[in-house]
Amino acid sequence: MLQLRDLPSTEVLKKFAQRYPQADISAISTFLHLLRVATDLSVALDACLSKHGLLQGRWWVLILLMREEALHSTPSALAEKAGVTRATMTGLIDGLERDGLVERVFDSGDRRRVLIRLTAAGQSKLDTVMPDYYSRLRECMAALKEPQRKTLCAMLDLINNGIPAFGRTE
Amino acid sequence: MLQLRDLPSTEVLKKFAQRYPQADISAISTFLHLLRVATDLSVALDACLSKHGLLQGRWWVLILLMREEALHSTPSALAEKAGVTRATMTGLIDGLERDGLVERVFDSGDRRRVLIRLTAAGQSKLDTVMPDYYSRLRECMAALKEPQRKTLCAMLDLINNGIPAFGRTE
DNA sequence: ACATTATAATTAGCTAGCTAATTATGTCAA
DNA sequence: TTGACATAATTAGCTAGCTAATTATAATGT
Repeated sequence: MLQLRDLPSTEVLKKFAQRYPQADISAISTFLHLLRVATDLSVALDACLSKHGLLQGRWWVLILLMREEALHSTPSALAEKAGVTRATMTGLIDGLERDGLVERVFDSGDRRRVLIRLTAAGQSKLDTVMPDYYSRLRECMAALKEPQRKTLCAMLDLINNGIPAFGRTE
Repeated sequence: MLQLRDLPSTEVLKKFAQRYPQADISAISTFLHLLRVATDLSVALDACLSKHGLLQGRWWVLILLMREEALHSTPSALAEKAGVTRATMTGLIDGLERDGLVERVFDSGDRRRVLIRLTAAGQSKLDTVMPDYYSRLRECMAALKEPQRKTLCAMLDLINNGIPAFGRTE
C-alpha cells in the first residue's frame, strides 16, 4: 500500500506547493499519515499471522467460513466477500486445501458448483490464531478510549465520502 | 492491504467474542474501519495515477528525484526512502528508464555506483500528474477542517504507538 | 600487497494479487 | 429442442513486491 518511508517534511511540501499551487499541505500530510499508519498496521498483522503459517488472504477465507452457520460456502461467494477475484480465490483455496484447512465438496445438484468446507484442522487453526490476534489488537488499540474511537470512525467516514473525488472523470 | 469487503457486523463480532473472550469488539471494528478506508484511498490513488501510466512505486521514485536539489540520486538511497528493497528498486528504475522518465548515469569515481537522474520527460510527467493528484486530494479531504485533521493525526499516533503489540514475542 | 570484509547493483526465482481466456454446465425463448 | 446467453470454476500469463545469491568494486587490517 504506502511503501514510502521518507514522508515529505513541511519544507518539502512548501517547495512543491510553489510549483503546484493546487497543493493543500495539511491535506497531503494528513492523508500520508493515515496511509502510513494503516500500512504499518497491515504489515504488523501479516507478521502476526505468518507466525501461524497464514497471510491475510487465506486467514480471511477461514474466518468467512467460520461465520457460516454450516461452516461452508462457494468459491464465488467467498471471492465476493473477501474482495478478491474468483481466480485469486481459486489460488487461496488451493493453498488452504493443500494444508488441510478446508476441503472441496462437489455439489451433486449443480455440477458447476463446489462447496468449500472448513475442516476440523481449519477450525483448530482459527482457535489458535484468533485469541492471539484479538489480544494483540486489544493491546494495540488500548490507548484509544471508546469516545475517541467513535470520533475516529466519524472522521474516517468523512474522508471515505470524499474518495470519489479521486475517480471523477472531468 | 485489507481486501475484505464484508466487514463483520456487531452480531458476528459478538458471536466470535463468545468463542474468543479476548475480543474487544469496538477495537476490532475501529481497526477494520481504518484499514478499509485507507485501502480504498490507496486504490483510488492508484486509479488516478494509472490514467497517467504510473503506479505508486514508480511515481514515488519520480517524486523522490524531484525533491533532490540536483534531480538525481542512487538506487540504494531511493530504495531506502521509498521503503522497498534494492531489488525492487532495480525493477522500478528499469520501467522508468524504458519510458524515458529517468536515466542511469555511471559514476566514474566509484564504479559500483549508478546515478539515477530525472529526465526532462520525467519532470514534465510530474508537471502533469501532480496538479491532478493535488487537486483531487484537496477535494477528497475537504470535509475535514484543520482542527479535525490535527485530532485525526493525534489519534493515528496513539494507534501507531501500539503497533509493537503485534510484534511482541511474549 | 593481499586476504577479508563491506558495499552497490543486479539477477533468479518466489508469492499473491490481477485480467482475459477456457471449460463445463445451466437456463430460457423461439 | 436447440441456439444463445449466463454462470461457476479454473487456467495461463501478467505485475510488483519479496529473499537469497551473484557480480563487481572499494576499503581495511595485518
